[in-house]
Amino acid sequence: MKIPAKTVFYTIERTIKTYRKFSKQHFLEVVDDITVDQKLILQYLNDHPELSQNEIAELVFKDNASLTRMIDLMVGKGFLKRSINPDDRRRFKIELTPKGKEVLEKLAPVIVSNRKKAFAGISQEELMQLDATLNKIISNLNNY
Amino acid sequence: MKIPAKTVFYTIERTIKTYRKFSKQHFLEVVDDITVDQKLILQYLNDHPELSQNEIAELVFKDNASLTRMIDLMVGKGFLKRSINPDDRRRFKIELTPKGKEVLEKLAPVIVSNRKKAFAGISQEELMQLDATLNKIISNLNNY
DNA sequence: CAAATATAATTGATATATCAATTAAATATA
DNA sequence: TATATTTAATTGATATATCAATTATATTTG
Repeated sequence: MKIPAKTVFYTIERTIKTYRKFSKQHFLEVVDDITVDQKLILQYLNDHPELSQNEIAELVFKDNASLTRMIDLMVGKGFLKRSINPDDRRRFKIELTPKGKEVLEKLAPVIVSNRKKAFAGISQEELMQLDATLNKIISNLNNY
Repeated sequence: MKIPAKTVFYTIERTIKTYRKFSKQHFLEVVDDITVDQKLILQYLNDHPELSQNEIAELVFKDNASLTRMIDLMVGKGFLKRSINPDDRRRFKIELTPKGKEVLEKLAPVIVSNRKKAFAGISQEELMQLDATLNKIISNLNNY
């Protein structure tokens, strides 16, 4: 069964799926029970502790409802701690637990290695060109 | 909240999400109750009626289990007809209903228009370069 | 041919995606 | 200040994602 792809969107989709699968496999070699998106959420919260759930949702391209449930799970797994923010009682203060920080530490070298492998033999210029073309597409779509 | 993206994978993900959202909106202007993936499945089955569910799953980057359920739904909505294949009773024969074909006909011009808008101002060479770079990444990841 | 193996699809369990409706708190406005 | 509006998060319903186990049929092998 060989059916040619008709559009570059097929390739884009395939790239993301392949990278996610690849990442997940290598994540699981060093940490149990983590997903690519959970790692992303941990990273954002670690770097920017003031982020609200809605803001994180936007950063990881998900719905607020999904974020609520994912963070519930991550609290349940002991990666995060959710507490009331006295400055604005609508939004929570979400912090990494020591276990959450440990996960990030264990994954850090894996991330570096994953990217290195993904971009092997591709020059910085080529990557910038890739990024530029994709941003043109995004911009085109947002202007309608 | 402005947080710089750290990797091109963020941009790739954003491109796909943006295009899917864009497509969905325009699909719904001409057909009720259709998703981007359902459209893809209809198209593949229309062009290659001999495809098995597993083969379609691979083409649309989904799990066999998901395909089973999606096709159930699409049969329920009257887009597809599933019948036993006497040549191999394990796999089904899946055909588009007249309603399914009508959906594709209504969507055809929308697809063309969507792609045209997405790629506005981007040369054929640039798109080929995009495709080539992405394929390098895929190939890198598959060689580990 | 009979038994073992492989293949296609389904099912169950749990997580995530999506949309609409709801709740609670904060902010704006009459 | 009281009311209206906005914002952040949750919940419910349904669809999809993922993995493991299962079922039915085909194919291979002894």
